[in-house]
Amino acid sequence: MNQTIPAQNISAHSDQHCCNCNLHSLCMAVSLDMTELSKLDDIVDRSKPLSKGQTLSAQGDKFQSVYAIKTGSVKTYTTSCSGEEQITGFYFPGDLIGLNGIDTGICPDSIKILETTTVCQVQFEQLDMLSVELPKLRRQLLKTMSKEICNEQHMLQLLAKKNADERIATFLIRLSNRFKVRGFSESRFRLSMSRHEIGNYLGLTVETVSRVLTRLQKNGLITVENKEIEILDSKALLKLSNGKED
Amino acid sequence: MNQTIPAQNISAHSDQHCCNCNLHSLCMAVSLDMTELSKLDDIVDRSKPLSKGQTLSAQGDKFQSVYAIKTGSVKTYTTSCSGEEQITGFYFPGDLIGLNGIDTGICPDSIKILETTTVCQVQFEQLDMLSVELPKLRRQLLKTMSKEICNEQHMLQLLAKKNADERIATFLIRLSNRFKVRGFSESRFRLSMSRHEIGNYLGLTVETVSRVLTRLQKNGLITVENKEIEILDSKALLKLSNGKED
DNA sequence: CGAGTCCTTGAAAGGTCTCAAGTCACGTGG
DNA sequence: CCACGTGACTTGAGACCTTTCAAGGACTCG
Repeated sequence: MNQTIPAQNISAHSDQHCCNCNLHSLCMAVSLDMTELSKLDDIVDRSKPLSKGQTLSAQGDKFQSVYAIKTGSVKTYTTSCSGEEQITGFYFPGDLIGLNGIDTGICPDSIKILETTTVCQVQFEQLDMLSVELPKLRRQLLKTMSKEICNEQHMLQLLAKKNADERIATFLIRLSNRFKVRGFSESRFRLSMSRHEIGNYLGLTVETVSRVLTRLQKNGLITVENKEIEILDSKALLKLSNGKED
Repeated sequence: MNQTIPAQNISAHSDQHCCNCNLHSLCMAVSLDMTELSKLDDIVDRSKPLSKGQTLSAQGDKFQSVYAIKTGSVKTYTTSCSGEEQITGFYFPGDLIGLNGIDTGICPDSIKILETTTVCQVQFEQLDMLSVELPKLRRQLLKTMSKEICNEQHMLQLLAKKNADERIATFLIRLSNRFKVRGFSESRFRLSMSRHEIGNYLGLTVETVSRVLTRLQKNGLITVENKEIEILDSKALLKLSNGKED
């Protein structure tokens, strides 16, 4: 179950296409016209539903494909030589992941399914070739990587400067924004990751995550009911996420 | 002095070219042949020496160029809305920086000169166009960004999991490796950044940085003499950098 | 040579972790 | 369908590491 999924086992027979995918405004297909979309469509391999705990690709694997999340959510994480796991990101529908394997040709991190998830798989070599033909696609690839770098720089700031309350507040706000863009509720959502995973991602222990969530609830900023989060006072949460007063 | 340098003030008249630059095995020119090198050379603008404290480009500027460090060193940093500075990286000869502005078209961070430095400036649009023609250049751009993502993921792990001693040890090891690749001494080098900047980058206070360096010296792992560092026991330092025993 | 910044060192404070225990939710099997 | 077991989550108390505050010393640059 923790084995990487063989590529040939991933694909599902389906009549889904990029042109009728409601995510094309989020994923790499942004702003492509019908002709272009169909060329992209030709190299996309859509997965059957993958279930929680499955590993989409593992650290150390040969880099071959990138993945666009279609439904569900995944986490990426690196395992250090001492065996410690570090979650490097959570990804949702429309997100494109796996591009960080380009440099070495080896996947630098593992991708694990957090809940029932479907993905679109694209062989990187094919994508690269197509990008020569489609400037908008080429630009979109660069943009995706550029955005990933910026996201990680925000995380550096979070980890280097923020205390536990600010980290959790930032985490919730960012999730809220990402759900909003995807057309989900920005004020009420379900956490597909565990408290342990949140803590790992934010450089905190499970206990601290739990305490902070309880505290934020007591202060009336949010409601927590197991994995369901409701944001009651997004202004206060945002203010908290930005750190100490100035 | 803290003003961004106007583009027209950066260039120097020189007979330097990519083809006779001793960094071509490190920078974006990797593995280009003479014809290709000359095409790249046509769009490169070489700077006169820039001095410590100058800002090469500032957060919020329109994104137009990327820079390859030729000599010297720089830091990149973001300033949060509360005015706090977070250093996101230190860069040395052969490093290519600025690609993270692609996503939004706005520079997400500032670049500041740490010591007398010369850079090669390239308009991104020109680079992008040339990359269509030169697959190796296109691949190199993607590799550079991919590597940047991986580097930042290592930093996430450092900030989320490591204690002060491990952070400093990791920092010194990484510097050592980077200097080695560049043909400088891996065991003896000068820190072009201040203790304050090291601390900012590593999520520590100046005092802690100072204390750890003193401690590492007492334990015989390194010698510290102001900004000069000598690594005496790289094995022990590496072991320390990898964290708790397993 | 002097002013200012950078660096070092010490002592106390504070925040998060660790350890421990108990509660709760969920999936499995009877 | 319910009982049970396991893992996830919560809560508390003490320990530890880093920060904060403070002050002295060293280096650098005009």
